[in-house]
Amino acid sequence: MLTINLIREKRELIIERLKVKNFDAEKVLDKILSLDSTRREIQTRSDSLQAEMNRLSKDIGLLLKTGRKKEADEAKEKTYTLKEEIRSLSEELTPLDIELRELIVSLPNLPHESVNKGFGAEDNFIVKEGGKIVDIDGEALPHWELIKKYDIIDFDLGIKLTGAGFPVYKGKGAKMERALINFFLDEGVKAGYNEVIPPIVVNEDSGFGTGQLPDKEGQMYNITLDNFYLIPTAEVPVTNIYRDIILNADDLPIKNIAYTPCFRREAGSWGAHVRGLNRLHQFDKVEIVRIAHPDHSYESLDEMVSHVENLVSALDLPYRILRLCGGDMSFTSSLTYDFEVWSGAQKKWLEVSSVSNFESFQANRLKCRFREKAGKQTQLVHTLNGSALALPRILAALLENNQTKEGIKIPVSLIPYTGFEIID
RNA sequence: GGAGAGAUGGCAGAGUGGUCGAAUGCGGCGGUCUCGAAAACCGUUGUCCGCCAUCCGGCGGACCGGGGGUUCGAAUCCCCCUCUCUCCGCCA
Repeated sequence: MLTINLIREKRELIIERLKVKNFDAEKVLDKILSLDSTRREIQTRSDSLQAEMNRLSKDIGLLLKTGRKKEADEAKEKTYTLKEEIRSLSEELTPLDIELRELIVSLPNLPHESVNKGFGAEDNFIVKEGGKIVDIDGEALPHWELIKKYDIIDFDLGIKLTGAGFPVYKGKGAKMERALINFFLDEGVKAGYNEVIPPIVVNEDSGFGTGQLPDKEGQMYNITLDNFYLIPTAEVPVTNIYRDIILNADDLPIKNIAYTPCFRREAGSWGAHVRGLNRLHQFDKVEIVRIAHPDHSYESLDEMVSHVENLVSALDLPYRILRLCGGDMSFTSSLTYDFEVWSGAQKKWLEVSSVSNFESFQANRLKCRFREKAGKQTQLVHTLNGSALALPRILAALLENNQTKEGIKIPVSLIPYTGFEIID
């Protein structure tokens, strides 16, 4: 959510910036500005009437105390009309506030100045490529064949238990999953992140705080009986830890890491191109979340990107880093880097991480502020997060890239975690 | 799930209709003292919104879990919701 101050002061800049996200903000902004000015006008009137009311009430109290009942009754008469006026002003104000808020909430975050305009994946900028793509011979199997061959992940069993997209990991598959989780967590802790285990079910306020609600309602599983949501990412609970909080400048940056399962309905995005582990309803992910000082949030972002880069390198996966174009970026993000790894048998790039700076967009929804010095004004923090990493596609790439006649070789860095060197 | 008690500022904890945005203690910040620190003492210390001011700031409004109501006036009375605690039940 953009701040009303920014909207008041930087109308032109917002219009310009949102064009990069292919969002035409002009009409909405003008509507907001006009509602805002009526709102303030009404509030000013209402506040001064309320002040008058408070004065009268105080007087009545004093008059009654000193036994001047008649004068008190006269004063009471005056309050009746005042009260009526105040009520009618507040009746004007309420729907206005609601409309204003809805409009402000509908504006996407401003993209960072380094973000280029574009419409989709084809317009993303390749920042860097790393690792070596090794050509596997013609008999290379895609991971959905490999998992059957070695009996490590069972989709049919998941269908029986729940439905499509809820796989069952078995034997070395399960061990591999757990190894990756532990590896990612340990690397994060080594890099100074504080490990947390949050709830994987959240309330509506949390969903709103990080921007999943109201616009992505249909993407989350909703527990209607209690009005809870299954988290689509640990970003939601871990960032919401800081909802309604005022931090001190020296608390920053806050660096948290969490492993959670993630749940996504993925409504309307099912099909042949998302076979196997490429897209699931439930998957495991280790997420890094940062709360940063506005002056240093881009340094934080860079650190997060290199942390993720170290992870994919350590797994010997060929990767590339993309800076997303305006059209491919999320509603809430200012700048996003995506990590993709090469999947040797499918012969395509798979997205395994998305690292973003949301600047103050989430912080404004969360009401997460900090104070530079005691007594000084509060200001909004910057929030950031990134996958470090999402597991299924990493697993898919590892299985495909490392397949040999003897079996699937485990990357060296992971062997201490798996306890075996090969899946056969 | 049943019965009862409760929710007040960073924390603890008073306050049951009228100068209460809220006593007091702790904590935090500033100062005095000190070579420095501790102790002691003095002062200060919430958030949001609006109006005015170039800055320091000034004035007004709202906020005592959330929402509604009664009243000239609500932290205080009434209703609904949420949460916490105690006991019972159930249970990893």
